[in-house]
Amino acid sequence: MVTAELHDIASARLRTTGQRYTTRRRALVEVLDEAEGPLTIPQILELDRSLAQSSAYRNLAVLEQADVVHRIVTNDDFARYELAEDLTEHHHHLICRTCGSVADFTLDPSVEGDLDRVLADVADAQSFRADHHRLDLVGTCADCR
Amino acid sequence: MVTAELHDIASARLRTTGQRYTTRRRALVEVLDEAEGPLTIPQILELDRSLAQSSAYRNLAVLEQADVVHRIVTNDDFARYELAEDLTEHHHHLICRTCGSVADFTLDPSVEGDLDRVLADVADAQSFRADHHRLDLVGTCADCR
DNA sequence: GGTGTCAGTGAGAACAGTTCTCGGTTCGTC
DNA sequence: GACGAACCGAGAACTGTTCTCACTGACACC
Repeated sequence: MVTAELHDIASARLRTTGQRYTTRRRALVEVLDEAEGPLTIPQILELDRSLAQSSAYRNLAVLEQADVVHRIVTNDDFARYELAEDLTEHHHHLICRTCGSVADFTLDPSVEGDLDRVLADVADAQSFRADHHRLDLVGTCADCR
Repeated sequence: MVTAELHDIASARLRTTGQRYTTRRRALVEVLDEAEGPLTIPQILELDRSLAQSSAYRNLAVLEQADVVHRIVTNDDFARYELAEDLTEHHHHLICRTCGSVADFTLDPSVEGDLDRVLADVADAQSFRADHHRLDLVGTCADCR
């Protein structure tokens, strides 16, 4: 997705919840768009020194509510943020138990399709309304081995 | 698994890390064994009124280090604890975005096998040493629909 | 059975990531 | 330009979790 289109979509989603797409919010979306994987608040503040911590938290919460960004919690101390899946592509995470880093990976569409079908059955059986699935691989990253 | 065997294994694992299987720790394992799914600290304290909060946190950390219990973090405020997978059976979670509850479900072994193979390939390709996978279904539980 | 040792315990203090508050600023509209 | 609403940054407040510390209890040795 080109960046301009990304901003258009973000702007539109915020407007539907009665909020503006301000400079700060745009900056957050850009930082997340350029990142390799989900970022922690300290990482985000590092990448955009002009951003106040409280604003980062507040605006990420607003962006999450508008389904522009997605929040991930791991066993690490910090929560991590990434762009919503429909703004990037469906992907999963390699989570390092040693350093807490999170990297993205994707699966073959046919595997994803099979998985979706199986999970839909499970949800039906339990009267659970499934929104999305989440598949993580937990272990040790190349840097920590 | 019968409860006696469970306690034997828990006891053995703690001993290998130089720690005892005390009354408190035994009580925690029993509470988790009897639960339907992962429990939060408040839920655990509710189920065992004689347990101090600090002891619950400390002992769950000890039990986690000995691979007897497993800690799960969701977007909910509280962390959740469950018995280690090899003491129960490999399973996944239905996570409710509304109330934060977590329920268990299992997949057909053949599906699990396929998934494991695909994930092993992914890990290899990224020089990631995979420990285990985690598959959650996020949505709305029957109670919250 | 006494005793020393040391892991375990509970109450509460401390910590830290996150959220809230508040006075000031910016933006869109008239 | 005037107004109101949304937004902003700095710092206080909140809250789940971890740490501290004085005390207890279980085991080993005599």
